Amino acid sequence: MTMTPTRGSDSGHRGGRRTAISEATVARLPLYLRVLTSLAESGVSTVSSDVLAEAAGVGPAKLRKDLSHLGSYGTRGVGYDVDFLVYQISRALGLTQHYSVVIIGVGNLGQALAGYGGFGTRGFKVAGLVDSDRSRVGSVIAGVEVRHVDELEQIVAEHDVSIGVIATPASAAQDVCERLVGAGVTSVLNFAPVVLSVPAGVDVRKVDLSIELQILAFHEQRKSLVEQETA
Amino acid sequence: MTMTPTRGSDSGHRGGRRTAISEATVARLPLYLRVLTSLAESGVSTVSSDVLAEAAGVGPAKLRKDLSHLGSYGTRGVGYDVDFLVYQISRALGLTQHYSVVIIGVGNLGQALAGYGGFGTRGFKVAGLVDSDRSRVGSVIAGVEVRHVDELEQIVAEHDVSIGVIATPASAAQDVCERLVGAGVTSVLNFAPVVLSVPAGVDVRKVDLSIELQILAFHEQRKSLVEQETA
DNA sequence: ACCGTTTTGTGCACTTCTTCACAAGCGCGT
DNA sequence: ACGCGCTTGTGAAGAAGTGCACAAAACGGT
Repeated sequence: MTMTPTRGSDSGHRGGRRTAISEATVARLPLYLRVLTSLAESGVSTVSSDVLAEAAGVGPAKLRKDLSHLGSYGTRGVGYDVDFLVYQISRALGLTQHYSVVIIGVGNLGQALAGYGGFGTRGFKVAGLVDSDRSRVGSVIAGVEVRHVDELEQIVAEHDVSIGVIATPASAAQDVCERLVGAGVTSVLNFAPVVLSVPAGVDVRKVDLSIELQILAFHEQRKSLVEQETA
Repeated sequence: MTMTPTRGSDSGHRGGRRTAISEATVARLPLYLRVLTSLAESGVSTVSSDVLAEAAGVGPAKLRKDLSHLGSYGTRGVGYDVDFLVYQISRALGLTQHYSVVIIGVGNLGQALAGYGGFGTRGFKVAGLVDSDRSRVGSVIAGVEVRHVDELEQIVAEHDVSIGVIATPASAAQDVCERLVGAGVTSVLNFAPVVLSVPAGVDVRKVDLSIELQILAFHEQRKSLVEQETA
């Protein structure tokens, strides 16, 4: 991580990114984006950090600092222009370009994902839907035909897929992942409950129901313990 | 957030929790748990922090520190006893007691969740499955009969449900959440793409496909920018 | 009984993230 | 033109999390 911290430097790019955007901030930007689009649809054209923070469920200071990392896009005494901010966040996240996604595994989860509205609206396109079960091949889900997993590499190449979504059983996940990486995919979203190992340079994010439940269980337990001690 | 941080206090409970377990650690414990059970099934009875860390995709120091928060359950020069560690983590997470879960919304996602194996194996029981669509009421999914959402409060009371899983469209999520909270549920896992507002004392965790995709998009963009600059 | 090897548990330094608090900036009313 | 009220942007302090490096402990072989 040899990283020169772009101090000051505003060179050229007026209004461009000022500091490297931190990981924690990146994780929150999509949230702001959603709240903002929702506000825009409600006809709101300007919003203050207090209101936006409240709506996003974060502190106002944090929100302002997050936004400040992408530039000075607010007006003091007024707030932020909603549309403009939507655009800026979209740009920062890379949503102004389009990404093709392939979903592997067309079980309940895969179907839920394919049908999820959030894809189209934000620069993502379901370019492929594959499954290893030939009985499912050929059916059409959310307007996309299911193809056999053997054609995975071909689909990736055809549509220049950059993100693979793994919705297979755990046992198949690592294999599928390797095939994705082999085909040139560098970002993977994994719903299977396994730890994927990937070469450096490939990003993996995992979404795991059982982990989330267990975290909730921990807090539930803590609540009942505290309750007990207080009593 | 007035929270007295249980300083020291090791009183009594030998081998019990030593320090308050940090949030970051709690988030990783389920992961270790999974890797450990998988190892146990493979017949491994002892594991070192290096091996376990590798399998879980974290650094060995971090792993040891995480585990040290729940007590000194390793043997120097040897490693950790897999079964024992499974038990200790389970206990720390509160998985030794059983939690009833109700899933609201039986669309593709709700069905996927209901069918997810991870429930039964880890102290969670799907006590109820509800939907607002009467045409779905009465059908049986994963061995549980779908009931109408009007019966939500009754189901929560009957089965002493402590965790609610929201798998409804975004528009219904806040309403459903309020009803859950009203019925006494204090932990919510939200799959709908909205920010839920809940009273203090209620935990909400959200799982959001579109946010994860956008984070991946950001990194994809960064990769191609770096590539471009390097060239 | 002792020594060498192995691996844990943890103090310490370091990085990252969050929160506070306030100066700088903007617009509006007078 | 000027001051007042509001809101941003940010330095600095604090909190939380991470990684290093090593002493303390356990085992096995001799």
